[in-house]
Order: sequence, then C-alpha cells, then structure tokens
Amino acid sequence: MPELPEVETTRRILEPHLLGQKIGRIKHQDPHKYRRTDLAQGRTVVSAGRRGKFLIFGLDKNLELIVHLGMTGGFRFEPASHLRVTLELPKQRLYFTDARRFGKWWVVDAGDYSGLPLLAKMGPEPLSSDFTPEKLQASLAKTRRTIKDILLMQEAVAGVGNIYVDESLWQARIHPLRRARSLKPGEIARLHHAIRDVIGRALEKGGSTLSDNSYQQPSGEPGYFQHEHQVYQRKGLPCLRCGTPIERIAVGQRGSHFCPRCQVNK
DNA sequence: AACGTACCCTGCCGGC
DNA sequence: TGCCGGCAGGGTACGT
Repeated sequence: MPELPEVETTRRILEPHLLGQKIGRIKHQDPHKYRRTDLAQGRTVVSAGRRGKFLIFGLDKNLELIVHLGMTGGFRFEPASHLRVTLELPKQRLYFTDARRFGKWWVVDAGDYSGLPLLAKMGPEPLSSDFTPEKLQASLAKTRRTIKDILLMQEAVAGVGNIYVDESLWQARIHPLRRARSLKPGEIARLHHAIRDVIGRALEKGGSTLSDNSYQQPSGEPGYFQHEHQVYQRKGLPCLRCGTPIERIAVGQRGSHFCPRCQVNK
C-alpha cells in the first residue's frame, strides 16, 4: 500500500511532467471521490509537493489539487486496468488507476484544509529536522493507545503506514501492543531512529511492491524495498535477527507482524 | 475529549 | 472445477 516512500517516489517522478503544464480535461465517473476536479481544468501546475501520504499540486489562481492514493491508487503514463481518472496535459495524458477505489482527489483553496482535517493536524515529516525524539515523546505521552495505533494515526509522525510501522517497531525491538506512553526514553530514541532509517531506506529503493502488485511507479516499474522487509508479511518465517518464527496479530483492524522474542510486551 | 468500531471497496484466497 | 464467504486496510463517521 502506498505510504510515504511510495507517495514521495510518485511525486518525484510526476514533478517534471507537471510543473508549468496547463491541465486540460480531467475525466472520471465518480464525483464523490474526485471532488471539484473541474476547478483544476485550465489551471497551470506551479508546484508538486507532498505531506504525509497526500500529494499536493499547487495550481495558479491560488488552488491546490490534492490526491490521496488510498490502498491501491497510482499514476500511470499508459492506460492500465482499473482506470478511474484521466488527466490531460498538453503533451501527454496521466492515468490514475485504483482497484479498490479508496483513493480520493480534492481541489481546495491553497492551504484551506478544513475539508481534510487529517491533513490539517498531520505530524512532522519523519525525514525532516522537525521530527525529534522530544516531539515523539510528547505525542506518545498524551494517549492511552498502543504504539502501533498512535503511529498509524499520522499525528505523531506523518506518512508511516502498516508496512513501515511493523518494520520500524521490529528494528526498535518494541512490541506493537505496548502502550505508547509506557515507552522509556531509550525505546523512544530507538524508535525515532528506526522510523527515519526504515523510511529513508525504503525511499532509496522506490518503496515496496507487494505480492498483489498494486503499487507501481508511473512507468510500471515496481519498488524494490519489499526484498528488505524483516517482518511484514513474513508470518511463520524465521526472524532475521534471532530465528524465532514471526507472528501475526490484529491491532485495531490492522494485521501486525512482529518477533515474539525480540519484541516483548513488557 | 478520547476511544472503539463499522464502513467504504474489490481482488484474491482458502475451503468445500 | 467452480462457487462463495471472508479478508485486507487508510481514512472517516459515528456512537459511547
């Protein structure tokens, strides 16, 4: 599923194709999921940014086109199955495919995220200097939730989803069901480092393409970080640190993979 | 206010 | 072999 590394990889690839280009028609059949996109037609793209898992394309006339890829959304340079949106540009077309249709588009006045409350309260970018162990500690201290829950909520840190939470918790040797506010300073320091390390390495590899093949770069090329997963979708396989079989449990509604020996729920 | 849960959606998988 | 129920999960709505 697209998380920060996949969304940022998409952003970097799309940026040169969009900057300075005037958007023509945007064709789709689902106005509920692709809201007000008529307002982007005829506008020129002036920036291509990202916040957490949201792509934010700045347009002239002080507008922004915001895209969330959901579970299976992705841009393609060529038509593909599960085509949902076609975006016409002067020299090419961009296609948006989304098998499970959890992806959404919005057009808003620049910076007005009143219709996207999650974006408004998004936590620090994990690879920025804004993300510090102190800020992480402060976020974890004010909740009774588990560490897995709070990391998925995007307010403690932006852009981390199910894959990279599991990978980060494994690297930091923290059980997913630990109460967030019970983490000791040393554990928070390990977790902070693990999140930055995992997200950074995943980004270098172009993200993860899972067995369902849903995430692809716009060219159709996959990501390569799935080959470096330590726990995600490795249930029953030996922990690559200690050999104990990886377990899978439900946390909230999410599958969670962890090593019962390395990650003890104290 | 904070937390838990149902829901959205559809391809895929396992069981029969 | 083919059908079908259940599962996966980011984000949101809603009830407690």
